[in-house]
Amino acid sequence: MARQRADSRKARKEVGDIPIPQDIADSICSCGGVEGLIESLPADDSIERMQRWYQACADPVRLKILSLLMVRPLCVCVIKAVLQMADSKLSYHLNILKKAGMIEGEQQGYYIIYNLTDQARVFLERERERLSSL
Amino acid sequence: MARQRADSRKARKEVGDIPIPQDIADSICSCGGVEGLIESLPADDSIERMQRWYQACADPVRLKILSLLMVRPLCVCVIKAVLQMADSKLSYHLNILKKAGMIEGEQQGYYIIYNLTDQARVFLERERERLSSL
DNA sequence: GTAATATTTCAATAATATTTGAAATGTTTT
DNA sequence: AAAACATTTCAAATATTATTGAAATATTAC
Repeated sequence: MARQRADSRKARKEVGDIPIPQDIADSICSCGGVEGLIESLPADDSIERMQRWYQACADPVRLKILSLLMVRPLCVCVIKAVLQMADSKLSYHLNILKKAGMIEGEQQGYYIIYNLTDQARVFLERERERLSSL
Repeated sequence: MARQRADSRKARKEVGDIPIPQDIADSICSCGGVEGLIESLPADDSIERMQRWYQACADPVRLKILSLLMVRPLCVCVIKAVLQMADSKLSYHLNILKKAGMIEGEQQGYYIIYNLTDQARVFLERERERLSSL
């Protein structure tokens, strides 16, 4: 059986190469075929950053923290009083949001006041808008 | 030591109630205090939907699938050829995106052609715009 | 109907993420 | 410097999610 995809542009190793039917190959011709699609993928570091960002949003506790910080900057003790959870648990989630670049904490006397980063605020405002228009 | 938060508005059970310092209580007075913040939280079902949505985005394989479908609708076999992975793995991830409401599949002859939902397309276009302006 | 193709489902395993409670850190007050 | 308070870190236990390969389903071609 003949290979279905054109090998014209550059040599690729055949091992692990997954063949696709001719009619399907034709249909994706205008976007550069499989090769073109591969090239259109975001770079790995970009994918990683997106993954960390969305992962940070993918938890009820963290969504609630973000929602609270949309109202105003808050110290850990208030977030804890609102969400009613153990210190260490809250701290764990704050740290994930911090690592994702969504929040920053500033020590003020006894307390650490957390606030959204500019990036996160933009994102959350856009999302609020988008979700309200569904 | 006296309780720090006003109990004026409604009776709440004291058990599990986390006290906050007076100065902090004062500082969040303008947003309704702890009670006000609790009321400002999104409803549970809303939180759940958001969680499922962002969770769907929080994986490299799925981000790549979404990126590919931004180019054009594609059948499973092309996605497989681009991402070079086992059928069952790909199917697993497609299913998660489908459950989150981000993609839909339509059987066409042999193939199932997957496409982004309108919601997902709006989201991804906005995100692309936002991320490019960083 | 049988064979061929495309995709999904299933069950077991592996990998990650979350929760928990105790101990540690860092700040302020005395 | 000791006590009090706010928050974080750590290690163990639990829960969730992802991967794998085999078997099942569904569609089309013969």
